[in-house]
Amino acid sequence: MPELPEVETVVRDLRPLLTGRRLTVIHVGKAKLRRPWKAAWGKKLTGSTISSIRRRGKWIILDLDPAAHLIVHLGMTGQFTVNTVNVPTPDHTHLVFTLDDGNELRFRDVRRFGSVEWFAHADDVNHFLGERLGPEPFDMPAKQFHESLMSSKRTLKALLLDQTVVAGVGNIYADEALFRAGLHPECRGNAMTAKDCDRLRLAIVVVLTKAIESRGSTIRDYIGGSGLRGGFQDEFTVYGRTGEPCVKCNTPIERIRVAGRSSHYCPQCQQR
DNA sequence: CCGACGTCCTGCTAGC
DNA sequence: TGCTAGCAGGACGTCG
Repeated sequence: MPELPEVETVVRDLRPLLTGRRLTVIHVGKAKLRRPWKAAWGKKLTGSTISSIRRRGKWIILDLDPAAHLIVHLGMTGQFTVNTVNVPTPDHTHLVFTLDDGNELRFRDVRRFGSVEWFAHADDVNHFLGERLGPEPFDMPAKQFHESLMSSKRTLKALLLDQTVVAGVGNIYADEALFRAGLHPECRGNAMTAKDCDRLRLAIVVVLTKAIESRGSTIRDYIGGSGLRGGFQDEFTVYGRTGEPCVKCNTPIERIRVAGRSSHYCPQCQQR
């Protein structure tokens, strides 16, 4: 589900609700997450204060005091929200923390592709994220992106979904950025010119920025940190618009399978 | 080494 | 109305 704009929205929503709050784990579900929560972690963080909350790629990082860190990934259907206790806890809620203002921080994930992990040291967090993630799209050097694409025979779609190439892009925003740049998802990285690469890099930045301004996209499960839905789904140009007219040329949008994922594009505006 | 593909999980829906 | 195959915003292990 959540890509960079959705995760950024969750972090912005949660920041005022979590910063400075003391937390304690009060419920651990029995279902196993992709990266299992270890029972010992609950005791370690009991009574800790959340000093900051931030995002890196699609990961959420809670910095704790005394020094420790919680790393959260929402997978496809994850929700990370603060609720008042009178709101009933829905099914598939795997972790609940109480906050010292009486509210609850809840991690819910129907498909359980998400995870919450505890780390003792900042170095371990940096190592963990560093080996999985490339640059943030907003400060990615043009040269580095160019180099990543040019040196690969893979399709543009596969490259954009690879978190080590650029962090935070997923299936929706890959399709939207490729449309904006006028590039076909099956183009090969090594067929790109420097100009193509930079057009694509800028398209990613613009699409993600607009999506954040709309609080992300809600197709089905996604909600922000305070339970609000996103609004960018109303501005999709290609994603989920199979058969509908292209916003630029009216040609019907097509859907094909690329890199194992459905890809939406305009056959007129995006040629190989 | 690189790239393509299957797998993890539940729930919804399009199509019969 | 009822059933089922197929698909879903992600990441990672395995295979050729």
